[in-house]
Amino acid sequence: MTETIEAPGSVTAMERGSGVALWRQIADRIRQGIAEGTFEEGGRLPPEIALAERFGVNRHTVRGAIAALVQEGVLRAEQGRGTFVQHAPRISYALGRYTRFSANLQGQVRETKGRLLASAVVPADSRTAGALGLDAGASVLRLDTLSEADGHPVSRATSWFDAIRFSGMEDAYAKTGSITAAFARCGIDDYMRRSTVVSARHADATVLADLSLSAGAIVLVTVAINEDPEGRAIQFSETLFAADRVELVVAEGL
Amino acid sequence: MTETIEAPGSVTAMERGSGVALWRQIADRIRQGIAEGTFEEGGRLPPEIALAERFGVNRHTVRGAIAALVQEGVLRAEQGRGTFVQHAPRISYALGRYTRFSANLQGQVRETKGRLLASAVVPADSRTAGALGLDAGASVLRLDTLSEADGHPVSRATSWFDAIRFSGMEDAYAKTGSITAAFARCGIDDYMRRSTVVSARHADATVLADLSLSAGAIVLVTVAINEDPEGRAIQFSETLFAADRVELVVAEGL
DNA sequence: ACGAATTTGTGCGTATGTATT
DNA sequence: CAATACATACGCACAAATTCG
Repeated sequence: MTETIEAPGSVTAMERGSGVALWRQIADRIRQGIAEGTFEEGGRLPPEIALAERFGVNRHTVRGAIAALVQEGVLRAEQGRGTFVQHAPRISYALGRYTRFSANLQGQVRETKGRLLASAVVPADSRTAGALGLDAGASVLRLDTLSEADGHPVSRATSWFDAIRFSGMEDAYAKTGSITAAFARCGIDDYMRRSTVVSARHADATVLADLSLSAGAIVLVTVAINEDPEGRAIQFSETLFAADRVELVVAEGL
Repeated sequence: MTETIEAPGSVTAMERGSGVALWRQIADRIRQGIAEGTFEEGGRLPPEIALAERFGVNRHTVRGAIAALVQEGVLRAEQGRGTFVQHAPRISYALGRYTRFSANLQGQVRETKGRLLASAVVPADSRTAGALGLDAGASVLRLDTLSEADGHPVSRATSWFDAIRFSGMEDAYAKTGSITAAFARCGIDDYMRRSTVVSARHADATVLADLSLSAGAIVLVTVAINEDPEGRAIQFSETLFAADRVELVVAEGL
């Protein structure tokens, strides 16, 4: 039963004809290697020939992967010197009873910004109505928002609110760039997280563009309900985080 | 500022020459459509020609996507009748202070099973040593395990334990298929979750094989520390969940 | 029972993208 | 940069199974 375990830097064959180009698979593995510490943050990547041998592909293919990662800002190539891993640590986003975007990133980034992408009053679908405790088909205000940290997009959220109770939300958010501040203008001075469900999937074309990601990128998805101090649901939201830039920390206490 | 919002079934152009094959992008969107309710669970998918038109591709390309999803068990195609969405709800896995695999899936699946893939005693790397409160290079027992629900693989975990304190763990786990039971045999009757960090990435070739996933599949990753009632770290683990089959629920209470 | 319409399954020729040498 | 091999995507045509009037 006790077998050998693969060495950390082991050679795993790339899959051809899998629908994902080899250069992209290799780009993913290099990105992953940086996240896991196989390739040192801020350090130099092994030379292209060594990487080609390790991944079992041609040097041209490795160059394609590196070019894509340079484009993304993950790597920086210097002629004659080598290819270097850009320093860009993952942001930790805490999930708990008290979850607020700006407060969450305090100390990790210099400044945060929220931007309103779109808003509309629409009839609630069954999922939204159920979450907010409204009748199916009731009018809800939908806000599409983008959150940035130090100028880099971090997450894209779609939130739904009772259109009657929170009629001024879209303007309040557009002015302040903060859900917490917008709630305050609607008379909600405090709120808590009732539930959070986490999943992951590939980003679709719209999200890729909004979050400045390249095709095939992954988003962490949180579906959450916020409630006021009286326990009434006030916000239902689906937030998409760029999985390359964010990790979610489950906060037990609070 | 208040703009129009895309209709739910809107046509978003697929990206050609992005390193990800069109059929795979479309497979992802169909899978996502099922998750979001655009395509009814248990219902019939629109005919291939309609899907081809909606996604702006050839019918062959749609067929490639459908073939991949049939292979995964997401769809079922019948000549002359149509293509149907297989009923396979996502498993909810709760993350909280009291997190145990079998108890977690109670009521959602009929039976759970744990299998030991490999074990080895290795020197601790800095991350593992830090998590377990050991000196760097101390001997740790590493277990690679696979957890199944109703015969389908759900997660693949790598766990590290103090090799001295938990010398019998590998046999205990191999016999019982349960970390909780294996701990009990080592004199640990109770334990709690100290911390959990969630991220997501593409599965590598080894994990694809272990979890019976197809290339390009996503895994939800939890990195966690368990501690005994005295607050000493006893287990450091990295668990990879098949993102298509599992969602993580953040449990506030408990 | 029959044929028309619908839907999935299959074949082939061509153009382009990807990867190696 | 060129030559080569394979994967991907398209367009057209037709076969096979099912449904329905």
